[in-house]
Amino acid sequence: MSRRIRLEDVAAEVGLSRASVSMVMRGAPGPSADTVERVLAAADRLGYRPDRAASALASRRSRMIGVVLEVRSTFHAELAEEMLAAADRIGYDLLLGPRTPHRDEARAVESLLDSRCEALVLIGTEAPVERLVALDRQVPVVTVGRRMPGATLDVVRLDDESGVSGLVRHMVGLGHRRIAYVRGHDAVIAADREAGYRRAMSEAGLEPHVVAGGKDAEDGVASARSMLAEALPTAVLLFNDQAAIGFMSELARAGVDVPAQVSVAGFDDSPLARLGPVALTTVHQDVPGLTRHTLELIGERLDGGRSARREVVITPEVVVRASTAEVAGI
Amino acid sequence: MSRRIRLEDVAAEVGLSRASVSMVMRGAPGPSADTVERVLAAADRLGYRPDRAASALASRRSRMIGVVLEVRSTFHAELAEEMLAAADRIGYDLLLGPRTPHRDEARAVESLLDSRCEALVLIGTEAPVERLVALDRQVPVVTVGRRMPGATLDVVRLDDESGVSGLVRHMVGLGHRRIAYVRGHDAVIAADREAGYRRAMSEAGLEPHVVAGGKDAEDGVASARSMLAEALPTAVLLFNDQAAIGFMSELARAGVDVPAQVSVAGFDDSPLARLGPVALTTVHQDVPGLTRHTLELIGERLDGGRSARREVVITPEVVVRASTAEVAGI
DNA sequence: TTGTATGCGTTATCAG
DNA sequence: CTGATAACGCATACAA
Repeated sequence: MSRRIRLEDVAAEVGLSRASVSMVMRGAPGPSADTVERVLAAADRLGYRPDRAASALASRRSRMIGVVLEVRSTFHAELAEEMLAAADRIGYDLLLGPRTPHRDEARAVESLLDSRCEALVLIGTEAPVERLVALDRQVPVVTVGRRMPGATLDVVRLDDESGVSGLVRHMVGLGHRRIAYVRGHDAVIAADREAGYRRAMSEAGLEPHVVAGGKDAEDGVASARSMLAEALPTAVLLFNDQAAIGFMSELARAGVDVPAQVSVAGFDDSPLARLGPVALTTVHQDVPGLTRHTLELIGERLDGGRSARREVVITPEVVVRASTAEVAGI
Repeated sequence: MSRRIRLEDVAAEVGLSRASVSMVMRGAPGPSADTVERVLAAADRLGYRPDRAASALASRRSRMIGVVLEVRSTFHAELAEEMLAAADRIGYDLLLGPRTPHRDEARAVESLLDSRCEALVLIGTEAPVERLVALDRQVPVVTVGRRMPGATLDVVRLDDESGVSGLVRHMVGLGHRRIAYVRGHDAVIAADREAGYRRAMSEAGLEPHVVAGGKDAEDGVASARSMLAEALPTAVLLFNDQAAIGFMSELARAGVDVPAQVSVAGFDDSPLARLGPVALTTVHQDVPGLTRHTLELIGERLDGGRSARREVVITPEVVVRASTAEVAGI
């Protein structure tokens, strides 16, 4: 384990002071073109890489943005990937703060803060709003994917309500009248999506039928079982794609054909939606759009001097695939 | 944005020196029980959190382990989650270094090193062996999931070859004789799995039939298309679950029944395998086992003074599910 | 058991 | 345009 190359080593190599080399390394104005070239060459030759800890300490800036996510979620992962590139473009680095069943959101946030992140992106946060507002006083916070009722926070999200409404209208357009909704348990998102369902059903003059569910494939399986035990509607909307996939697989096992007998739709347009034997009709999450707006908000707060909070709402699109069809026997 | 609480603030609060507070904070022996209590109370009251950058700089230790992974992969994500907990137990923190199509492995490694990671875990690395050996001279490296032919490196992996052999034997036991293998394009893993296939086929006195494929669902779809255009074997093994899922979904679209007409198997036992309408027979990746061994190796290198390199090979188990059945019409 | 002094690798201010 | 030099927040050997 050889010692790390320091600024001083590079300075010695080119016969300059550490200060000059430092300026060159971070592209500060000052050094002559000739100096820049020599320093860069020497740094490259020696394999010098600036020490982030030292740099952060001295500059009081880490140039890092913390992202709290659920690594398990492919949707979160997609967002993180996209944000990685976007952050790079505005000269920041991303620090991932994974949230798991054994490591709650608060812990992830603490860890990110310990690492001196200058701003925080919370994907699909489940923390109470007051806590987030408090956090936002320490460091700029942007929440992604969830409405923040009555809070002054930066938010980037899909219009969940209109997404599900669109799904209902799609079903109605196919002639369905018995359309059920299997809700998630999340406080806000689930409520919004359910509201979209209820609104669209009422607009179509139909009776809503909401049942409890969840966000995982297993939840979808369970929902299917209980629905099979009772009467099956002609169309079922589920909280998200995961649940919808589980739901469909259980129907398949029971010999119920999708979409011939039952039309099914999810939400998220996760990679899973395209994958199965029956491609899922769903609501598209605009990952590049969410990402772009998120990093714009952060850029404005960090480098643009904005202080007022903003909310960006993206109107989502329904993606029609093979899991929905005209209602049978009408 | 209020100023951060420093060690000094806590020291002032309790009327002690920074040194004493520092000892208390990191649980160093020395301070009296009474002092510890007072300091901890004050730190808590003020909301003090040690600054990692400063701490790393001063102690020349970051207590961080870098993990290079593909965030998109649910298997990698599962490993990362598990490692997070395991690292915590031995007093380390994990730093995730995502590898994406726009951010190659070398870049992820550099970033992790810039953050002073003391050891690196490379999940499913695709880097050339020589590069890894060179890297291992800078910092302890453990590669997960891939054999490192002829290299002195710490490796934790499944016995891919025997995994696929087991799958073949399972198929043979079900009466299959025309068993095809759709390989991946990875240099080492794909070769190992293919070797396992060839060995088991030869042991069963069967003629091997290997076709090109890939690791994504789309690759599986493509494989299915080309196989449907030609003659379909009675059993098909695919490089991994993703490919197998894509393969099965394309078969379903073409009206081919799995497992009645064709038996299909994957590799990885990813969450996907259990999900679809037809649960996939596959080879189980022992995530807790891989994790435990990985962190053991790291602990030994970092705190145990081990210098010789070790390889840990886990014998994987075949998980039989619904996608394989006795060969039809025999 | 507690305090003092020094250093960690950078950045940034201010002379030259 | 370049070079000293003082922070940055904390850890640690050593002294008290």
